This record gives sequence, C-alpha cells and structure tokens, in this order.
Amino acid sequence: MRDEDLQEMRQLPLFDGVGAAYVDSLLRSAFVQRFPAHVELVHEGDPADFLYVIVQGQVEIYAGYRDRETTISVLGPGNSFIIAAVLLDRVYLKSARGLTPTRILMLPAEAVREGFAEDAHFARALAVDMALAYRGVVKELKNQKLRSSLERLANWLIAEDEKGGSTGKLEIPYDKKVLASRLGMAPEVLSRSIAALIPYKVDIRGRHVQLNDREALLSLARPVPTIDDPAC
Amino acid sequence: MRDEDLQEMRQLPLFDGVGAAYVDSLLRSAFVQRFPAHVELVHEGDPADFLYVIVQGQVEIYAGYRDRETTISVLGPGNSFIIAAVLLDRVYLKSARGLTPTRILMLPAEAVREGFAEDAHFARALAVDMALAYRGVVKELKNQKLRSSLERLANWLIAEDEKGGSTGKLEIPYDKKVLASRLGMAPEVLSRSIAALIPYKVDIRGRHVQLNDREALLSLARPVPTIDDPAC
DNA sequence: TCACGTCCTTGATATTGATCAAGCCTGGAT
DNA sequence: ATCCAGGCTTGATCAATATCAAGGACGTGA
Repeated sequence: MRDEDLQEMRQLPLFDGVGAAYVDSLLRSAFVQRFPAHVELVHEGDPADFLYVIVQGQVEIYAGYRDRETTISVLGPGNSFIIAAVLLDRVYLKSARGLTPTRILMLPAEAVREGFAEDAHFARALAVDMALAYRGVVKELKNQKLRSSLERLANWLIAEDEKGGSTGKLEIPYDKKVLASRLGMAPEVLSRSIAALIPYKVDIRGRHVQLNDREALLSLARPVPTIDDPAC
Repeated sequence: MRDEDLQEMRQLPLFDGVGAAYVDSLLRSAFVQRFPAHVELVHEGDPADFLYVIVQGQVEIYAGYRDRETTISVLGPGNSFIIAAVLLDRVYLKSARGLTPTRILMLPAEAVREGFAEDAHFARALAVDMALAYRGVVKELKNQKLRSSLERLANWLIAEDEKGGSTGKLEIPYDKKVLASRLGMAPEVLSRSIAALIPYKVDIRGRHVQLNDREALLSLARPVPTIDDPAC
C-alpha cells in the first residue's frame, strides 16, 4: 500500500479508538483497489474473505430471492461492509456493487479476526460498529413493516434534507430506481408517490428536490426518532 | 441474588467465554425479577437502564408507529434484550412484554458498559452477540421485502419444523395474532394463508400443525440459507 | 353451568402496490 | 448530429393485503 493511501486509511472511522501501531499492522496485509461502476464487489452466499471499506465512491448493498431483488442500503466513503460475516466467519448475506467507480480498502478477513481476538480496542470498535449497524437495520425493518410507501418516501425526504442542514433543497444521490428499491417499492410507485407529494409543496425535477413547505410535509411524514433519527 | 439463582445465571449463553470471577462480579449488581403475563418490560423510546435476560417464559419484542404495531421477534429462555441500546447508551428502539409469566435477569446498563470497557472477553462475547443479532435482523428485513405473506408463512413452518427435528409435527408457540404480526400480516391474512396451504398437505388445527408432505411445502416455500438458516 | 371476553375464521369491500405496456427524455457513444 | 439504451412517467389492469363486519369457538372466572 502506498504511503499516501496508508495515511488516508488511518483516518477511517473503523479505526476510531484503535492504537496507531495496531492499525498499521492491520493495514500491512490490506490493499486498496479501484473498481469501475456496476462491478459486483460481494456476492450473497459467498464466504466472507474480506472486510470492505469504501474510500471513494458509492456502493449499493442489495439482496435477492428467486427472481427478486431489493436494495438494503447505499453506502459512501468511510462506511464498511460486511463486518458481521467476517467476524463470525460466515457467508455474506448481501451482495454489493458500485453505483459509481469506487476505491475500496480490502482487509483480509483472517487479519480482521486476528485483530479482534488480540486487540481489545479493535474488538470494542467492531462491537460498537455492529451495535450501530444493528440499530440501523431495526429502524429500517420498522420503516418497512409499519409504514406505507408514501410515508417512507416523505420521511426519507425529511431525513435527507436534515442531513444537508435543513435547507429545503436536496439532490437524490442516485438513480430513482435505486431509491425506489431502497424504500421497498417499484419504480412506478415511487413516481406516483412523488406526484402525490405535489400538494405538500414538494417539487421534484430529475434528481433536484425542493421542499417548499417543510411543515406540510412533516404533517404527512410524522417522523419519530426511533425510526428516523440516525443519532437516536 | 439467591445462590440457586446465581448458579443458574452463570450458565446463560450471554456469559459464554467470560471468566467466572467476572460473571459473578456482574451478577452481584443484578437481580432476578418475576413478572406476570402481559406486563410491559421495556418501552420504546425509554433510556436503556437495564440489559434483560430471559430466564423463564416468553417475551414479545414489538414496536409501534402512530396507531400501528408490529412484532419484531418472540424470545425465550437464554435470550437477552436489548444489548445495542445498552452498549451505546441510547434509548430502546423496541418495546417488550411477557406473553407468559416470566423470570427476567436484569443487569444494570452501567455495569454492562463497565464490563464492556474493562473485560476483553465480555466485550468479545457482546460483539459476537451483536453480530448474530445483526445477521438475524438482516434476514428478517430480506424476508419482509422479498417475499409474499404466503411465502413467509410457508418458510416459517419449515424452519419451525426443523427446529423440532423435522418430525412433521409442531406447535405454534403463541397466539396466531402474534404469529401474524411477527410475519408482517393481519390476522385475517394469516387465516387465509393457512387455508391456502391445505393443498400442500399442511394440516392446522388450533396451534397443532402437521406437515404431511414436506416436499410439496418446500416447493412452495423455496427456503434459502441466507434468509432461513439460523446457523448461516 | 353460565356469562363474558378474546381469539379466530369467513365474507365483503377498499386500498395499496405490483405488473405490463407504451412512449418520452436524457446521456453517452459514434 | 444521430442513434441507441436505459431511466422515468403515465395509463391500465391485476394481485396482494388491509380493513370492516359478523358470528362461532374456546377458555376463564363466578
């Protein structure tokens, strides 16, 4: 790994609270790889040989069943996948592909497990990551089971706006078909739900979104911290 | 805590791989409580003051949104809830109530976090628990997003039969309305789905279930390890 | 034994979402 | 500039699920 890459990798959130010497030791067996867009990085059902950390680009985590497919999440720089499979030495439950060209840090699973067994700080960092990831999926499961498609879209828009500082303007960060899949609906349903938000002063043109009456949208969306607040 | 309780608590899966001296130290600040059925043990949104471990009885983990409610899981003896909230010192994302009378070990959250910070074995045990819990909820999210109600029921029956040794006979372990909620459907839909399984030689009377043609049901259910196998 | 509450099933209807089809729009390649 | 593939929208139709209603079954308490 090149020195400039090494310096960059040391800053990754995965290594928060972990001793620098130990991080370097882990990184010695790792490498950074570039992938073009659309390439499948991880295949559901495969043994977990690597822990992946996104250095650059956007990765879609998805899963299939028979001829169906759904997007579980879309991850960006600093995010890792899939810690649980690596820790437990089991197969990946999900697949991953780059939505854009990507640079990915690949940590051999063996090295991660050794680190887990030997370095208590690293073990704790992984536990905390696991706990946060778990809570994220619980919130998503609740979102799916408890809300309609329209409610999920409205809440996603509110949350995405808040991420950007509640300016009332946001960009949908990927194709609408990916957003539809991520929110658990067909693309046609997303189109219709977007149209259904027009009375709530939501203006969507292409990927550009403008929320012209935040209170109106909030009265429809009715977010709750235990589903919608990433910091909760 | 009474000595006989103490002995019993030491055997809990949560403490696998953790030194006996440390377990005893943790248990010194804990207590075992009995609750009648239906009592709410944990309320969604409350601060996580305790880690709960079921010693006896059956607990329904559920969540609500506006006037809706869904069952996330039903847990039995040996299972704990809710580790992630305690570890991160955040609110509970879910509620819990006993479906039956219960005996619950209550570990103060503070003590658990201290244990996590001080005892590397305990930290690793919690990390592994977290990884397993994470994978479980990912499978459930996939189950919800990728399958119809009928598919979820068929697969639940197959999995429940396998838990009991694949005898072809099983007992639904709680009220059907809880099973319906757990599988993400209204009770009426569960009734209709049960009736729809009659051509597949599934015989359900009350809580008694008999699978008279496992292959037929499997051809409908089409289980995959990455959703249905708890050991995967 | 009786009364009552809750669970469950069945029927009917409404709503939500999926699927199929068609055509427009847009960005990339030539 | 032109062509083409894929994304997206809209219309139509179908399927799945929710909701409402009613009545029977069953277990519990008196």
